[in-house]
Amino acid sequence: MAKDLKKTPTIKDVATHAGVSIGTVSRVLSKEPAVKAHLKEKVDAAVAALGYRPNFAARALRKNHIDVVGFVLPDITNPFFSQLAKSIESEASARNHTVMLACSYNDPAIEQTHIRALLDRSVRGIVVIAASDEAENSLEIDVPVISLDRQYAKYPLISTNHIQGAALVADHLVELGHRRFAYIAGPLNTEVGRARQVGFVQHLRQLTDDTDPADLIIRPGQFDYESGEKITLELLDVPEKARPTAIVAASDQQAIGALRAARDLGLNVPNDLSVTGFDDIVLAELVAPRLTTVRQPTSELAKRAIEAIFAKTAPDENITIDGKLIRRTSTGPAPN
Amino acid sequence: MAKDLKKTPTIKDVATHAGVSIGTVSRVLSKEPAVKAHLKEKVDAAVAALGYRPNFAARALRKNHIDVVGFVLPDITNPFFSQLAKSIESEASARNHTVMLACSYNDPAIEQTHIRALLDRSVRGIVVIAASDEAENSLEIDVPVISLDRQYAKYPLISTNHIQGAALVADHLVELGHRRFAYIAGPLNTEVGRARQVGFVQHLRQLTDDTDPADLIIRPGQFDYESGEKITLELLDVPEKARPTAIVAASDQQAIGALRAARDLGLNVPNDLSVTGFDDIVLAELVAPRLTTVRQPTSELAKRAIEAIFAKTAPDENITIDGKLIRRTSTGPAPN
DNA sequence: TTGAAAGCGATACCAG
DNA sequence: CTGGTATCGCTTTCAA
Repeated sequence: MAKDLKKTPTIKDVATHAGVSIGTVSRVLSKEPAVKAHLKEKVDAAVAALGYRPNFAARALRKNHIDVVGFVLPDITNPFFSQLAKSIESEASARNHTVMLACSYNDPAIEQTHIRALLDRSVRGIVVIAASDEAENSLEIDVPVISLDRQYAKYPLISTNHIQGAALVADHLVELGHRRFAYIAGPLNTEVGRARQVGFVQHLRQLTDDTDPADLIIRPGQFDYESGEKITLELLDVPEKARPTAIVAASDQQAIGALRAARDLGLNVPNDLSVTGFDDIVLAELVAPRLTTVRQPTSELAKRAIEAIFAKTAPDENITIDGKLIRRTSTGPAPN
Repeated sequence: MAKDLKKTPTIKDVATHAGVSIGTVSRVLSKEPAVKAHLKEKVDAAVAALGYRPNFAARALRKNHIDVVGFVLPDITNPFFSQLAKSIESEASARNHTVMLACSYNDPAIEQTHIRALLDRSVRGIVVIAASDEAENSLEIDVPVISLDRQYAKYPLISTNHIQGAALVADHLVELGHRRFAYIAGPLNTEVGRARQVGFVQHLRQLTDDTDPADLIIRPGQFDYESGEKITLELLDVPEKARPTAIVAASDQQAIGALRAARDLGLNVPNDLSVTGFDDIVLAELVAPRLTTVRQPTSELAKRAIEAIFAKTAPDENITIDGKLIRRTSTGPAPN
């Protein structure tokens, strides 16, 4: 019987309080210009007085989408991905959207489940860092989907220009006089892994002709720390004359592993050996020596991804953004 | 006019297809046992045939909540927090919930905005790592809110037992024969900073009595890497006789900074100096020497948080989980 | 420009 | 145990 049950106020309460119809309230809430100023004021006052907050579920039911963007990624603890997540969250927030996070753990089945779940929740769009490069059948849906960093199905990809970025490393090292290189690759069943390798190797070949040839050993690996450490240990287990003077890793994590291995072997970086990474994760600045690497433009990447979600039409082709060489102290002139 | 506009099927379509009422469909969907088997079968068949997927917005409108848990944290790129996020996501996923992520960047105003936004979206519950320890007025709501790691307003806190964890470090170091210590504290306006300091200092006092006294210098700092490096440089800038033989840092990041500083001064860790951290972030295992530290039980912490969200009643008191000493190579016997 | 009213798709109560 | 139906809170025609 008491009327002050403290129920959260609805649009109807606001209308009553303001003495207008709920249609009018809805209009001022959605900022339609065609509302007389004096009515708008009354509504605004009522909203403030009642502490009204719109019910998103009801709105979603009518409009068929909520102000949420889904973000599916392999692993949030990967420092590069978490940086991307941070930027995605910022961009979405700036547009008054929240982000729903889902981790696929690199399992396409889990990834699929999450995407379905997101779709069921009528998200505004989904950005996904694919679990694998394997082609998958696209969903037949009208919700925008954007691939970030790693391509998902046939959806447009936004990524760093790995080829160009890797070439920067070759420039830098050749300039420092290095001629004996080892390249620790990423997994070659990923486009990222392939592109970085190709970018480095091709450009190195261009820079060093027959009169000034370069030695190059290539070792396939994973993107993680262990891989970098293990491969480096093998690489350096040869007579000094045959040892590479520069180790180029396909990821910062590998490079950091390489740094460890070098230290364990008593080698001084950068005097005896130069090491480079790729990504510019936060740790790159914290290890000793600080890691020379290629910075991925994470915030730009995220920005483009969110823009694509909100654009009326999907980008008609993949978007690629240049990386930037960050010179730190893990690289120096070649020994001798 | 065409009837096959491929509209997504609704519960009504399923009912028609199965020749039952929508009430019945709703019942089998929500797994109510009181449905005759043959009807259930028909419904299941219809669901499969039409590829029906329930509309979450409509459900949310009726039930007043969606299967989402909100997670508000200062910064997803902090390695400890991202670890927590991963576990939170797993636990939520296991309960068929998605997580909405929001970063506060340590700004209470932004934090407040995000929490409001989450509430507006009728989430099932919210777990928050508070932006600051300052007391805030609780929201008057019936959605469960749980504090994780750092207390938010008056909501029950789930955290590591910092006192116990810090005491472990004292045990370890005293056992190794150290008697001259320096403690690099975290910010003392945070409970975490205070608890770790108290835990270490008190236990150290207990272990070392007047017949075998311990020297202890305490320096307040931030939890970050720079702080650790800077303070260590000052700490070690004294005659060798007066130098501490062990530096105990309130966080791994500080400890890693300390490691850098020690190396820059030409000191060998652990021969000349032992260093310890707290958290056990991934990097702790990667630096040289590997860092002895206290591991926070992240997955257990996350598990308890999600359990608390789903529990009928909020925990009546804070939950505290013990940390674990991880012995690595940054600590060794005291010199001499 | 504004008000009235028709749903959006599900849940849950009430009869039968 | 099942079917009908009111209802959740909002957006969006349709008239006035």
